[in-house]
Amino acid sequence: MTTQSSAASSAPHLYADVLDRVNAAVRALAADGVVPAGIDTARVVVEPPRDTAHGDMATNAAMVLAKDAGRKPRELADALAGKLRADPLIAKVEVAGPGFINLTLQPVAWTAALAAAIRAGDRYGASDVGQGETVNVEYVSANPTGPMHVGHCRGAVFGDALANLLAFAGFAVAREYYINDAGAQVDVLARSAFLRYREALGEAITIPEGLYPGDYLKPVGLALAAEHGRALLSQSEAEWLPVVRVVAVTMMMAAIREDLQALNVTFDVYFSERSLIAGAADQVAAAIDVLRTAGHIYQGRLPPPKGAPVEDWEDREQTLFRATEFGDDVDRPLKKSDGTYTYFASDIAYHKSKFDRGFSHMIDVWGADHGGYVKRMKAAVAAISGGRADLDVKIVQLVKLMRAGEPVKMSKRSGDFVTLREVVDEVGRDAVRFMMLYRKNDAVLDFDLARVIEMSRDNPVFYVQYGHARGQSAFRNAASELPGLPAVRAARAPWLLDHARLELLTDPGEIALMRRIAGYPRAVEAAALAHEPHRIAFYLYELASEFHAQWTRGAKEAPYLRFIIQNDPTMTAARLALVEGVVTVLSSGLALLGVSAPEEMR
RNA sequence: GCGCCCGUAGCUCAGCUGGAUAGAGCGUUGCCCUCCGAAGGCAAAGGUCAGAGGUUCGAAUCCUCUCGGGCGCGCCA
Repeated sequence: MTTQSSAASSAPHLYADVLDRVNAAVRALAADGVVPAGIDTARVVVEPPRDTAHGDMATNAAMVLAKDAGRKPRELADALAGKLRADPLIAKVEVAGPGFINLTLQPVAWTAALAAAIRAGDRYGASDVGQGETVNVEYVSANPTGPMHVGHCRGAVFGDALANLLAFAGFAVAREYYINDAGAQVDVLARSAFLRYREALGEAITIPEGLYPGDYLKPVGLALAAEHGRALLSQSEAEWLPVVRVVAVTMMMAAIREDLQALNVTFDVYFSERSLIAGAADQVAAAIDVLRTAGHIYQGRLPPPKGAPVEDWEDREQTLFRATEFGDDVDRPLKKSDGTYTYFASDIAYHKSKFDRGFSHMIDVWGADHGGYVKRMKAAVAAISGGRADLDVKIVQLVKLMRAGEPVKMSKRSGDFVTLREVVDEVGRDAVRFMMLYRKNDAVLDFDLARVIEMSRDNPVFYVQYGHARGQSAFRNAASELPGLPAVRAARAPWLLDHARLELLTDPGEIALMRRIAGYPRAVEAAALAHEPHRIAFYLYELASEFHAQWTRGAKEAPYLRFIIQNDPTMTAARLALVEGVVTVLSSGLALLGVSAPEEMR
């Protein structure tokens, strides 16, 4: 939907704008015959230099184009610099190092970016890079055999934030939960619930090894007793099991949804594995047929696994998917020895369903213990879609729960695991969400219950939220200097745009803040395309840090830098416009992470 | 044995898909409150980016190998 029309001003944000200008300079050189016409500029980037002494932005254009242009990087850089010096937005152009072109922008570039942020409000940073393409994000998908434990919440938060991010970047996102309600483990659940049913009817029970011992099944037993009385007792397992299973799964899913609600995690679709094989159409068989027709299925034998010895290994001919043709290490079985489908087979059907429902991009969020499953699933998606869909699997690593440096024990088997709810109740949703995202997804995460509720700089959750609260406090305190400033936030932004003379913002700290604000849309796009929400968390930390620094500068060493200047409504309005930009971005970024942006800290 | 992930300051981690002199927080040392919130800020010290080759204008980042740690390895999901 992007319009290629009249050059610069249509660019969605400042970095893209400057990139347009650099590319325009390249075309100008092509017109002069200095570089070949139609030279490929795909690798040209504009980015902030690490060292701000090098200017506001730097481009690698001369270096990446040198070979195709048949010129030395420095020589090409000088030629490009000549063109760029004519650009009214660019104040200074320097060629440095191996051929970097360092650009210093006119101050108006930054004030315009700030004004754009204030004008856009909640939509600042939103992008159309997604082009409305459909993305299916599947996450959590915890087995419906009990309440969620703390290990689940990283994937939940990650998937939710990633979906937020993709939607903000212009993708059409569906959030999906896959309910594993068809495997052997839900039969175990049903048997465990049946014991609780007998208990509810007054029997003394002991829970044998292999069944779920947790107390959370007691309400299921009570519900069964209330609904069926003693009727199920006289039935055979084949009769009562489907009945009990439905009730147990339904109640477990209700509990899981409640747990997710506590984290503010929601889904558009809950997709039942059982639905793939229930009813008239067996979608698993259909998926296998599609693969068979395409020549990806054969009957054959597999060598025994090399690693841990398999006790009851039985060499037999089986139905195999040619995963090796799509980059996997071995071909994968689709049927068990009893003739039922493997989990992988129904997963193929499930991903085929995603494709059939119109998703060409799929993202699965899995726990670390599923790492070995990635290749075959990607192979399956490639095969089932004929290469027209792509799957990205994000592995979220383990969370090590700590309290003041000491590990907290958790074990699902024992039945006394640490639940997600306990953690959220103890430290709050915001702390859980932010900390789960303040790390790359593939790095192991230490989560310290004591530390995340500290109110200090050690705690990034607090630090970023405090930045937002501080900004809001400035507005509360500004009323005496700026009687006209609307108290309502929605009215504030237009008022500031009308009254603030942004060109008064010339202090290096102020320029730094405006530069950071101008970088937000770029950070959003990069994080969305890389599927890495943690980048937003780090960006926010840096913005908060620069804001706190500027605040303290005004409070202590340089009173003229305060945001509120006595008897100077003009400067105060300009400064508050900067604060407005800061709080706009902080609240936007926190919203992407699903963390609240408080008006004040308590 | 094979596959995937990880290895960056004493500790916990970033490093913007290959850019310039590798950055934060904690900890250590030394500073800054009659102040829009010190619940904050400034500064110093601290590095063989696990190691060795390779690719190129340029590598923490890409390739190969080695070492070290984690996860996984028909008929569990």
